[in-house]
Amino acid sequence: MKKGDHLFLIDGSGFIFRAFHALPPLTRKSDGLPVGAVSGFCNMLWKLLTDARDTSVGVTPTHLAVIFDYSSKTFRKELYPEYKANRQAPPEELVPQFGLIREATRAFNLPCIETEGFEADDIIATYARAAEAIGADVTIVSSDKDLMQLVTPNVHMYDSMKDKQIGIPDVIEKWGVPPEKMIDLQALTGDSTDNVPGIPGIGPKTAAQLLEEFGDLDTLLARAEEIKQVKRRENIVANADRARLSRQLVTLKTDVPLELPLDALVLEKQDGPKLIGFLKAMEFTTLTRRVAEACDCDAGAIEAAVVKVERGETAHGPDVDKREPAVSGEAGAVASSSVATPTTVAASAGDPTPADLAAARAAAFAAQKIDHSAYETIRDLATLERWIAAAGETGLVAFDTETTSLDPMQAEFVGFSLAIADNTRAPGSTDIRAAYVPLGHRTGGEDLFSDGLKLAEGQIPMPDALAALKRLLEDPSILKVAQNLKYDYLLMKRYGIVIEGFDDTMLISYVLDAGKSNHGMDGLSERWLGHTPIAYKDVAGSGKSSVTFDRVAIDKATAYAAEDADVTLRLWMVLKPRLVAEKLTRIYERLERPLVPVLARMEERGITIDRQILSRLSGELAQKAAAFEDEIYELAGERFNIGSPKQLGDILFGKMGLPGGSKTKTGQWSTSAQVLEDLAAEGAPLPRKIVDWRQLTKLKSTYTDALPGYVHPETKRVHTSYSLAATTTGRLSSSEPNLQNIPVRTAEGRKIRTAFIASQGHKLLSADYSQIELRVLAHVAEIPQLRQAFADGIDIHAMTASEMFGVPVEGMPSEVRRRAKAINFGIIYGISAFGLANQLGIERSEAGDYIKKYFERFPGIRDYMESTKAFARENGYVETIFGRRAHYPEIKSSNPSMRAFNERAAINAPIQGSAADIIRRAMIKIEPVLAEAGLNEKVRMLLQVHDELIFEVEDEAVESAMPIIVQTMEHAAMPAVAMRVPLKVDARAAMNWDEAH
DNA sequence: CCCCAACCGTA
DNA sequence: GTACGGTTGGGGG
Repeated sequence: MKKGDHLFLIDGSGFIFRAFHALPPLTRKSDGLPVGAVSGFCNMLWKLLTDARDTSVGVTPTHLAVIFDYSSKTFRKELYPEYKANRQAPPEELVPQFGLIREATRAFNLPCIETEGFEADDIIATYARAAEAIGADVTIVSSDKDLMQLVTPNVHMYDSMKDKQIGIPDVIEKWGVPPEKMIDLQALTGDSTDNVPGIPGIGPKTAAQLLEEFGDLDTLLARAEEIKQVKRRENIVANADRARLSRQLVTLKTDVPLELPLDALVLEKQDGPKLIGFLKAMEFTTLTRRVAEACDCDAGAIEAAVVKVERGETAHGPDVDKREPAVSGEAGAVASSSVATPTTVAASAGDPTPADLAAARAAAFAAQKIDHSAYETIRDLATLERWIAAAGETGLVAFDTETTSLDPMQAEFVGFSLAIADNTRAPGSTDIRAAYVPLGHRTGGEDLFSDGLKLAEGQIPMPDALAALKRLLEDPSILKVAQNLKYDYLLMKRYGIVIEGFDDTMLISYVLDAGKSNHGMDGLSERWLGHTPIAYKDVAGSGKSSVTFDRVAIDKATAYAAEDADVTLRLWMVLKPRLVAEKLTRIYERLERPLVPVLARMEERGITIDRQILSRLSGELAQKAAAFEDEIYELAGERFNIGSPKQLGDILFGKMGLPGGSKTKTGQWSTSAQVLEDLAAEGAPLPRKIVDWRQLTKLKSTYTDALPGYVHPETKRVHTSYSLAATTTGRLSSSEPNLQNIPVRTAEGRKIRTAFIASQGHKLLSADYSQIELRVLAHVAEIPQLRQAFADGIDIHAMTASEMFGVPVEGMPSEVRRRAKAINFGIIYGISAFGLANQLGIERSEAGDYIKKYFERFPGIRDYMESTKAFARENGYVETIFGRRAHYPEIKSSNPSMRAFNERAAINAPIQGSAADIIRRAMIKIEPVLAEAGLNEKVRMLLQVHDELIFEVEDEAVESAMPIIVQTMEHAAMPAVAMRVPLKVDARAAMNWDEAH
């Protein structure tokens, strides 16, 4: 084990206890053996492992052990014979399961540790401290308060049932004292379940208060006479020895002789067949199926293992070897080999690797021509039913909708296309059939005197088609493949259909190739199929002469629409196997695909804006801008278009002869805010007014005037559109309108936020991550000072300034802190002396000195930057802490500035991208969590702004929802990644976005 | 009508 | 110094 490794220590006894009580008590195998706790234990372990494994960065466990109590005869019993004396014997049906659970642990290929004379907690403590001493991080999987004394910046706990991480702040929040004082607190309060005596009449609240006042137990006992409350004082004085004894009992030993050294705990690959053998013997069919799917094993071909039970009994599998049911869901016949998760089981020599299969698939489709002539038009229900039945047989269908608008909130459904892989041919066949189903095409109306448009002949009635489609789209066992499925999802939702069981070729491409290209269908088709699809404008026209799709002739529509489904299916065939080959299935399935319905719902909900407020603001802005215009013309001596940088440049630097600063790349004088600010500082009156005028007109045109135009005619709300696949780093983007750049920095701009309001009886609740990117940096670069500062909740910029300039945090001049803050941001952006100098308005040499100083104080940051660049050069991409990739194909460019740019972007991407992944996880988790709390009707997530989520919450639910949202966001990285730094979320609720933020 | 450059709003 | 999207002006077709 080495620095940076991550050890997971699972409190096996705690797991058993929780598994046993969480499940119906009398789960028995067919031969009567009780296995409920074994089942619960296996499920919990599997969940933890599949959630935590397989990201390629070293932040998930590198080492793992499951630790059990050996017996109750421990040193504590000798110290205090009454210890755990009131413990009841374990329930009868649990007894035979202890041994099975140890067997289960071995079947999972995990070390199973117990030591005579010591409790599991002592072993955990010993391992935790030993690992910490090496510089590794530790996550203790347990929620037992007895273990909380072990929490440090490097040691966390994780409650896998509640999916909650426990760090220093959580301990303080729960018990009122930091982890290192937990021992004293427990010594005072005692513990009834373990029969630790403590001091009578003192509970956690009083204990925390006393420790706060006196510092620690010894001081408290020494100065007990000072306590004012008579009864309390007497109790403490009389029971001082009991407290001291209790302290001995609750103090975990950190020097237990270790059977296995830390290095022996290294996390091994799963042995699929071995685990399945055990699970079959236990008759856990669901888990057997899951494991078989994950490791791509044929469970039917694996014999149930013979498992020895304590007391000489033998348990074995059922006599009849029932074959596992065929795997349903996305494992369509066409590609059953391509959809398994990439866990485990190495291919034997000679077998094609997943990469070979993916390459072969790509080659097969690139070589095949697309034939339009075979596309069908489906005009009757019986034919449509036959196609749907065929889709049911193959379990796979590509699907595309045609509508009257690019906006899924406004679009009317006009028709849909399907493509099916013909699996009656040999496996690996590239034969595809595709068809278009016109539903809402209209004709007529060219004649001015006719009475408008009529539905074209030969179309299935919309209600019949929707009913048939609903059966197809809502059946999770038939995998629907679409390009940009969020569009179709939202459209279909508006027609009462909730798509379940889907893949999105755009998102698959994004996960595979972010940064390499964009992920539109036409581009993907060119790249992977060597085929140029029919252009939309060739079907519907463009510009003034364009028509909506319902006016397109059905035969033309068939060629276009059926081709889209055809191409989509082919792209899926090519791209999906690459996910397995490149070990990105997990990213796709956990971070990408589940977000589609979440975002669709957010877009569908929209947010209310108060048009009156905007209109009033617009008037004010117009007036103020007009006043500026008069003054500007006066100063310039003529009227001109202030909004034209070209004309403005001529006035300022030509006519008025001000000293021109920089030029833009087209040779024009730059009139950027920076240049104008500099001129203003020199004393020229005009530039300042231009800056102010620009601010006002920007606010007016981009926000107060534009936003009302986005209010939906029916919902009366504004529905933005999120793109999942627009950025290289994993961030979302928002457009039409962009609600991720609503002003906040200036007082004038913030007024716009007051127009974003909650509906009647609701509040807007804004929850935002505090300093998430710096926290991610502290995590990935493992910077001790940063980690400590975040663990202690210290002002991070002040800490940086203090480290760099030797100025104490107390009474620090704001300018010093401001510089440190700029440096911190610079680091995240892949710092350059040029950029930092620009930002701070200082000489480049001075900025260079700052950077040098910074790297001296935080050498880990330089190491991180260098190793990230090296990784990017080596691989052409970088990764977030969850394993999402961002590609930088130009990183080796011979152009130095291009290369430097790519290096900075590559340094930034893991930080920005990891933060983006964390909030994605929070968004995916939040709805189920709220539903569990019974709040899903009362709390609606509306917006995401990179590190902020905005909800609309019923008034009476605000109080209960807020902590749930905060918790979920703060622990969103878990269990995939155990952050070495706590995440902090601030939340506020108010009538409008300005006050809530 | 389309595209690009400049500018500026956000994290 | 990172990542975006929208508006305007202005040039070209």
